[in-house]
Amino acid sequence: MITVTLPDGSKREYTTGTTGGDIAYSIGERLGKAALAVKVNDKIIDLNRPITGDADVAIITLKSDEGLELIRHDAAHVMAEAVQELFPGTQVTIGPAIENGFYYDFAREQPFTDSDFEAIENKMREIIKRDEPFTREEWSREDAIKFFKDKGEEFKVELIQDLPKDEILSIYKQGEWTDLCRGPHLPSTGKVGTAFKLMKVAGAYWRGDSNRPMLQRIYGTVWRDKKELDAYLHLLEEAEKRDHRRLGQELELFHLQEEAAGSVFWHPKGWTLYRQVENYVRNQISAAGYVEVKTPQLIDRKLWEKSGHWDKFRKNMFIIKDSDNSELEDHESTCSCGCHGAKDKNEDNVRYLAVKPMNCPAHVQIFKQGTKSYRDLPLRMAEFGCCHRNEPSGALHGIMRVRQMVQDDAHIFCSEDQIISETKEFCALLLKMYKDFGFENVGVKIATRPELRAGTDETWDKAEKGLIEATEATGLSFDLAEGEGAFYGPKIEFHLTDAIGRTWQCGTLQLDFVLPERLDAEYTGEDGNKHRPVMLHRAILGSLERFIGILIEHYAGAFPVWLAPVQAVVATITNEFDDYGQQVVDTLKKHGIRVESDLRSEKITYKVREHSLKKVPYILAVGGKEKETNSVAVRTFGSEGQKVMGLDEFIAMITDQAKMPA
RNA sequence: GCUGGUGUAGCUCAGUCGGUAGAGCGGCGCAUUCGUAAUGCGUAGGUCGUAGGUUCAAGUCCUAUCACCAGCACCA
Repeated sequence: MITVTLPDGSKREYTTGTTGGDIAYSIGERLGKAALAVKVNDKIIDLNRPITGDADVAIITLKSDEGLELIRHDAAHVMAEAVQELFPGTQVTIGPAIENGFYYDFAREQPFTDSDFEAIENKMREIIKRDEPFTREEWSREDAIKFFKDKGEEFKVELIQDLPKDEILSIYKQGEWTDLCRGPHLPSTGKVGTAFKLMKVAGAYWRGDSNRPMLQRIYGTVWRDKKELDAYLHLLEEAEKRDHRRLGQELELFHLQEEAAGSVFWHPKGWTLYRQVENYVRNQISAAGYVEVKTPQLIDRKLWEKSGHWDKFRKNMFIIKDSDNSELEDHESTCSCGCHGAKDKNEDNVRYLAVKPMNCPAHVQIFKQGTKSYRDLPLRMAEFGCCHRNEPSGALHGIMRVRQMVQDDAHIFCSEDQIISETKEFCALLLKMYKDFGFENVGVKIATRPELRAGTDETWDKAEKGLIEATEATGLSFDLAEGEGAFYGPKIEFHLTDAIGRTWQCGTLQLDFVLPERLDAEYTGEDGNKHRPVMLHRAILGSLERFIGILIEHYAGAFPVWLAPVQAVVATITNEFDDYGQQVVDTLKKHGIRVESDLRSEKITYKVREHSLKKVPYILAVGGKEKETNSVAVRTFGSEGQKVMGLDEFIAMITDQAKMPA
């Protein structure tokens, strides 16, 4: 006999080898039917596997997230079977459950297109209707390799070969269809249900490695029932309306165009927003003891070689050959060879300049001017640094991933024993500022040493340890991102989420023992000896472009008054009151309010609709009544109706709301 | 960079079998002067991303290229 402890703490006795399914039915008929799998001592296993000892047992049903994840995983298997039935010769690889659904990666010569989705979905429904039981078998390595080799499943063979020697190979069958899988699985395909939809097909590298073959990944979404599925699809539609690229155009914030791919054309309204954000940051960091600098765009190759960028980052840098243009013109005007190329008289003397991709080496140059003492530390040097990086074409994305960006960058030069206090202060400042922008949920990761890196392992040991300790000291919880650090040091990453749930790294703090060494920065310590400062590279917003992109999606374009490019529009009821309307506009302008007038001979309903669509915080309608009493009829964005208030009263209210957070 | 898709008026999009390029919104003009999410009428906008090719004829078919979209890889 074994003793089973249920989640409510009650204990029951069963014969040894009883299954999760048996337990579910022994508790109740309905639970038995609803059971999908069973959690035994925190490990989820199939319902029909025997339980051989005393254990904590929980029956997994669709009510739990774990149950939902199970049907998503099984939907992937069902899709794989469907695809192989419909498209013989397609090889299967891996297919996990993910947030909102699943994907499965296939190898097939011909591409899948969305027009294949209907057929695949229908076949999936057929398989689900067949309600094939999932059965688990344990095979020997040799048998498994032979089986998949015979089937021509090279990718599966590779997976098996790479599994640890002592790992038990579990094979799952759903009807006739066989797959290598760790499990667990549902009792049968019928449990997957019908609330699923194939979403998109895209390429994905085998094992995430760009040197290996590209597979075809089909994504699907799966929910408990049709209602949940519809709700999710509706959510996606709504999210589309928040897309910063769409709002950027609708609200006349910025545009992008082919001739400057990856660089933003900021329009007056967008630039107003940008400047608000920039000035806010400037105020905040100034209060936090930073000094602001500005450094060159073009810097000689020599400095980048010293810093290590030339070695480790060159593929992302825009590099310019510094030739004498007058010579070039002379050559072009006199020569008939048509070469029109820069022919340098002496190739040995050619200089190369790089447009800066980062500000750090330049900041070290400022640090190195004159001598520094321990009394100067920590020296917090900030710059709204305009950086260019030649990002791969496929990486560009609206204003979130661009080739020209402005970082709210700073480098804190400090001593080793200041790392923890500086990190703590930085994290506090970052969280405060994010909160002012309305972000409460921030994902935190610590990224450790990458393969391509500068500095010794000892240095990295020290840096990683220091950063983790400092972050722990701030009380933030974080995930580790192994191998994702910068080439000069490990980093803390702060991630924000866009409208459709993609996360973007914004803030960062990177601990660097390498650059001060390479660029020979030093200060005189209390002991009178020379010491290396530590550099903390840090950004709060990350890049203004990306952050503003996120900000647009976060507020769906309806900015709080302090950020709104246009804070109020004065709209006259009829042209008879244009004089008064203009007077109101002038008064508001005098009070520093960003206000526009709408004196067109349109109906007030038309004007209200238009400015509402532009998400202007306040629409002030003025007509006869308002003129008589020196008031305005205020319509607040997001609410119906209006409130008549004295102009002074309105000014007091909006001025208060327009204040930048302190 | 890779895989797939898309590119037609300022915007959103239609354009069948290859046969003289269309709608709605917006713009402009005129009328209207109106009290909280679209007033009416009229009118002007296009080298169909770019470059080649096939064809009597190309928005439509083919090739190349650029940009964008989704995902992957890379990254703030």
